Amino acid sequence: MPELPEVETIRRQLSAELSGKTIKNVEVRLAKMIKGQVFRFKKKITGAGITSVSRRAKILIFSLSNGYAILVHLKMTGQLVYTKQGKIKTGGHPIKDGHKDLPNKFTHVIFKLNGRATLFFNDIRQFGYLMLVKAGELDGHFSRMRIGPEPLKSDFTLGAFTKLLLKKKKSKIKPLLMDQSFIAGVGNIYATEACYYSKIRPTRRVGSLKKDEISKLYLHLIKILKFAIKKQGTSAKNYIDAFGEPGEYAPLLKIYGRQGEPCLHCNTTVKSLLLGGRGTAYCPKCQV
DNA sequence: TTCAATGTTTAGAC
DNA sequence: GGTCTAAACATTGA
Repeated sequence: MPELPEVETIRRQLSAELSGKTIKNVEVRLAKMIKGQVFRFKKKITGAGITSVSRRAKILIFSLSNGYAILVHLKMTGQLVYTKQGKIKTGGHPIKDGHKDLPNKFTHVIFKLNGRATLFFNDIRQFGYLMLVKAGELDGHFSRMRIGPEPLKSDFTLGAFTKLLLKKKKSKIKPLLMDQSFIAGVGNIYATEACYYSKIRPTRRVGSLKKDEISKLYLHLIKILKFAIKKQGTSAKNYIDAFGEPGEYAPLLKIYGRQGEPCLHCNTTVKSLLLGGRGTAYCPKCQV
């Protein structure tokens, strides 16, 4: 479900709660959600402390005190729910009433932590996974996965972006933005939005992009990602005990999911097409 | 009933 | 090797 801004939002919220906690017990209710052997997964993390929560692309990394790390990928419909004596924090796919009566039928893994805290890993479509990796092997793991650069790191400059694009001249720009080996963390929502802001037709070949179009794309992509994090993502935020609010970026989407509605800039009816199997909304007049 | 859904991987075609 | 498409994973909700 979540893209970079949503995963980053979850990371920030969970980091404050999980850092310093000890994993007392792990219950795996659906073995296929664990990549690798379940007994090893349970054995290695039971009793370990969580030292920090970080992120690479759309993957969360729980670093443990014993030299291991747990990778968490929520894919389309994964959800993490943290509870501690009535206090609830959820992050991930919004599931109707999914936070009530936990564990529920979508709860696949349960971490019991000290201080009467619990972390639930829920996933409707069961696409997500948890995986145990040695801390020292994280870099190797990510490079084997061929994950591209982090768009919000300072070394991801316009020059670096341009250089990467030059290697992919024949690709269509929007599917390329979503290609995790090209840039890490950008999914369908923000790739669609970035093309709209940059006035670029999602089907454009990279080789046809002019210099100023590339810099527009670069600037808008980064701006959108940062702003979405500030707004706690499109759906990640969910303090259901307090307010029950969704992510605050959802109402700010300019083009994603608006097919059939008027373009906010020129009133032309927003169209959509299928690119790489994903629905892609665009304005036929604004996006050339 | 049919379709699409915030993700990724794989197989096959050109 | 590059690039594209469809299909697969499983479930919900419009």
